[in-house]
Amino acid sequence: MAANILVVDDEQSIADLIEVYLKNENYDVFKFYNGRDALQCVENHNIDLAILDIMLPDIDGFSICQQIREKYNFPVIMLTAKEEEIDKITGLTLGADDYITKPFRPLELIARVKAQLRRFTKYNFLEPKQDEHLIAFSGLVLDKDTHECTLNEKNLSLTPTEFSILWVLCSNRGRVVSSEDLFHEVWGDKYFTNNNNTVMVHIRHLREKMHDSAENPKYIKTVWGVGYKIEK
Amino acid sequence: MAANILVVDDEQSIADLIEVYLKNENYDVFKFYNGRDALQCVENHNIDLAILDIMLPDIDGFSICQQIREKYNFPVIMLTAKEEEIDKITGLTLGADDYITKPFRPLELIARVKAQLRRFTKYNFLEPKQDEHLIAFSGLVLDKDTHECTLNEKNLSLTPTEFSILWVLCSNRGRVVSSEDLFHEVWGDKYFTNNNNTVMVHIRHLREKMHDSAENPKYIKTVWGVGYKIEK
DNA sequence: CTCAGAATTAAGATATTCTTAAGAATTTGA
DNA sequence: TCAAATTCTTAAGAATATCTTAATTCTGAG
Repeated sequence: MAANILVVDDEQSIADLIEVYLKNENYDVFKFYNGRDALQCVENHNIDLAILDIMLPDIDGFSICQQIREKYNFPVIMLTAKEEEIDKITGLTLGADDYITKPFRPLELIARVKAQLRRFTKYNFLEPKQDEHLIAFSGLVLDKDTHECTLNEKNLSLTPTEFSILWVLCSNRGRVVSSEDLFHEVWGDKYFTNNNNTVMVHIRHLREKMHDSAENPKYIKTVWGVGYKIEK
Repeated sequence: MAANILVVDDEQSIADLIEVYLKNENYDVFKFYNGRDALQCVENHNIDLAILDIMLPDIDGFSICQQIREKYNFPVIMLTAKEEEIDKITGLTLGADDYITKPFRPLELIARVKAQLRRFTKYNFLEPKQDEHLIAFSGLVLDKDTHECTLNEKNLSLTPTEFSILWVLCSNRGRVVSSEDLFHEVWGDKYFTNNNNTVMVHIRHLREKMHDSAENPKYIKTVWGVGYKIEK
């Protein structure tokens, strides 16, 4: 999943650094050292996410953010120096979706970028419907209240993690969910690691309890190179 | 699900910031820069949740929280500066349902607001009908008037706390109640700590008096990683 | 045929719950 | 009011369920 990311920082070394990290993750990077050029770029390219330093020579990141917000709808992450007054940071990040304090850890930057992109794309993720407590289709019933899952009236006695995974898969029925996305949905965005082997093992357990198999799946289907999916 | 949210912070930029985020999620925001106006607002509007800065020019957030608690029953989230000593924070947020340290991440703020609203509406749901004084099913009878509990005509002579716990479990029969929710239902929202060991020990005593066991429960069933439940 | 992605397996690590008991807090009754 | 009885809370270790890791085998796409 490629994405166009705008990076604006007057400190060239930092902008370059960020560019390296992002390109390493196969993102397309549009890098600028001042606000004016950046704003022009936004006009001419389909930007999916912006990372803005607050301190810039011409227009500050705060203003850029506001101008972006007037016309566009992609997530904005602000870069702030750690020394800044807490209250000042809070004020300056007005309108942004997230902020990162310098110095930042590369993995954290990437994680936050991914989290924001995830938020703005795909899936029903952030809770399908507000008060959806029950998912039921073709013999499978998931009940969030009782935390029970039954298949053809038989209780599968899932563990909490298993239940969560199946819930995400079911609430995105017909759609492929990557193991990475599954991981972040179930474990949260706090982890920078992306251990899809863990997900895999849980999928295995799920299939076992559902008397399902990998080679001839009745429920959880493997989509090679993409993720897992439950048919609609 | 719209909700009326009270926001109080003397720093206008921060209050405005919070307002933006909340309105973006379709909440109705009642914003004030001092405590006096805020308290008056509470009198005149059906507030569903309050976000209070601790430092305020006239009345501090801590006091506002206490005054709210005396007459109303909606969740309160406190805003604190990060530098504050942990112990001080714990003290100052006493009586609040949650707290957020500045600077906060927009997603986190929204997540916490949603969590509290969810929790609260769930509680209202948990609380059965106001004039329900008796619960009786399969040999078990709970009488709120006499505070007596009999199992197959035999009085179990429960302590007040034990009775409360069993009452909550019974009035939510078929649903898993987390130990955290149980704690707040029985002990009230005033405690910040959430010692589920206390709940656990009482559950143990309950099971003992009911001649029930953990490994093969007839009444109170443990749902791993989730909570306790009495079958419907 | 080759190889990266996926599945399987089992054991080691972690987390949650249970049990027990002691001491603190509260209530009761003289 | 004070002492005794009851009830509540805390703590620590044991038992058990769950999760993660790692090593190996298997499979499907090109």
